[in-house]
Amino acid sequence: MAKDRKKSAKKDAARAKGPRPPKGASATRLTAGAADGPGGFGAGDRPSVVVTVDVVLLALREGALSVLLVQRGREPGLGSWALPGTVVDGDEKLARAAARAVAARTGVSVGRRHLRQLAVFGDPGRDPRTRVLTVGFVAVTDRATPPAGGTVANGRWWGVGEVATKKGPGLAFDHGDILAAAVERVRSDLEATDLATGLIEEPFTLGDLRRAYEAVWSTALEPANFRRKVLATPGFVEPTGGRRTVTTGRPAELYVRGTGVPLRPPLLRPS
Amino acid sequence: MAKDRKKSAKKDAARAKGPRPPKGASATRLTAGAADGPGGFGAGDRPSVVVTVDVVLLALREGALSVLLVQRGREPGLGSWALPGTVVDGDEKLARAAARAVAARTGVSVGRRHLRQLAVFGDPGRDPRTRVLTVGFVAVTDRATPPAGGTVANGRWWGVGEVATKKGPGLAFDHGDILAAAVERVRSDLEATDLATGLIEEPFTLGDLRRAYEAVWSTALEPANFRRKVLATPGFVEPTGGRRTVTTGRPAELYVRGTGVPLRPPLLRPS
DNA sequence: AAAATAGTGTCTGTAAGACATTATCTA
DNA sequence: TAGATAATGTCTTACAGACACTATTTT
Repeated sequence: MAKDRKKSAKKDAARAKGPRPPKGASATRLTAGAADGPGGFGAGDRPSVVVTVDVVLLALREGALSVLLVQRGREPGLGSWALPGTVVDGDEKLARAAARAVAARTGVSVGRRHLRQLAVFGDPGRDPRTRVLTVGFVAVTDRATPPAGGTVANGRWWGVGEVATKKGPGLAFDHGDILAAAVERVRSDLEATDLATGLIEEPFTLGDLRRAYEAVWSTALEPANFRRKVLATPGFVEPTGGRRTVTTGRPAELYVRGTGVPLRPPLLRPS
Repeated sequence: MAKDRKKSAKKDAARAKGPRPPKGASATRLTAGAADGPGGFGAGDRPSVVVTVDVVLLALREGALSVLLVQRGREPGLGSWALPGTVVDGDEKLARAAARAVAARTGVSVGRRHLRQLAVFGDPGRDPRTRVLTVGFVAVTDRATPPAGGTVANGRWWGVGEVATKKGPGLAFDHGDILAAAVERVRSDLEATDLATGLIEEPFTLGDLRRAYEAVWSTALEPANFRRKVLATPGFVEPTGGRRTVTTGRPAELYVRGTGVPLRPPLLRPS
């Protein structure tokens, strides 16, 4: 009987997408009855907030987990580095704004597949006139374009490990918090999802996939056990039949991404 | 050699907390240089957004996972039900607004311990003048006040399974989405954290704790194996030495919440 | 005593850690 | 050939599922 609950809840969730009254009205009403202060917000008197998105775009560059940062072109803080972001248009979905912010910097279209909302950042009181909230997103790509270590528009890739060092960029605002949250989220998602396949180009070898895990988790994994686990999970990767020789050694079998599955049981990082 | 990588990455993520310039300036600058449309937002011309919080407060009522809803007192939608929520004050932290919204309805102060940010909900285009975004929170409490099935101010508890049925309330706006996300989040958190202890009153028996898991997951668990797992996780629960007899049967040992730990390895729900 | 609930012990299966062995390439 | 990397096999350990059995209460 408890089983039924889920379904009905789901159904309900699926619902309520159609035409519905403006959201503002909801908030108004909910607020109105209680000790929340003056109820509702009229056309002139409502608290106004600016919403931005900031994207942590992660990729592997020469085996190191790296993040795309853009350099600021104006005062204050000219020359310091920040996450690519943008103000959300009034009629724009958050995820679309995030994709737009990345595309403007990289030309890379970050598919829906690996663009995930992280959290809202930004407590109040910075700007006296207007509050600014940022919705953090995290995305992974298999292409750190341009490949080398180069520049994209006014952006470039930084090793996640470099960012905090003295020679590193020194992030603006609370972007260090957002980056830290993104890295932890990706570390965690690698345990339970096939997210790692989004970090490497197809076709890939199991060694490539293992090195992606090792780069994100900063741990060495046992190749034999890793292989066993990956191949025992249907839908994780699919063999192409091809092989690849890099420099020396036995040629490795090639794989492409599978249909995408939760890893059950999860592939836990070593303790 | 993969070992070496880890150290630098770890160090990095922890940093970047120091004093920082206002957030608003960040968004301005990031937008300015790129093809994001008109750069920056001036005092008069910025896109204005209203931000609300909506809280999914969950508790166990007679063994069933339940959610606190409030009835709307005004048109449009008078008489329909919604999550408790409020407009975020201009100088207020999001979590504080969430706690305030709950307190206004229940008198219960939801501690920081189990109040978690879920996600941002609300795509654009409802209100032609102003966009409204809602930050969803989820919280658990060990007290479904008032206990019976009763009313709190203009709110009451509903079984999560009731909400979607014909006899249920029919949720306003996209609150069904938020509720579904909250339930899934709690289900998942039960696997990896001690969140379930927040759903039951202290002191509790291992049977109480197990029934909390069973209610949230809608599954029966093997009492013996559950006990073994819980007691094998240091910091999950602490014995009081006391015992409790309910009706019949051997008196059960009593426990209180431990110091709070991640469950490693996780306590996975049955497949 | 019977019924009910709590707690213990133990067998089994699954899967991960460790590591030896074999396979196949380049220099 | 040596050296390097990939792939396979196997032993062991950790832990969860299943379930029998014991313990302690109320009726």
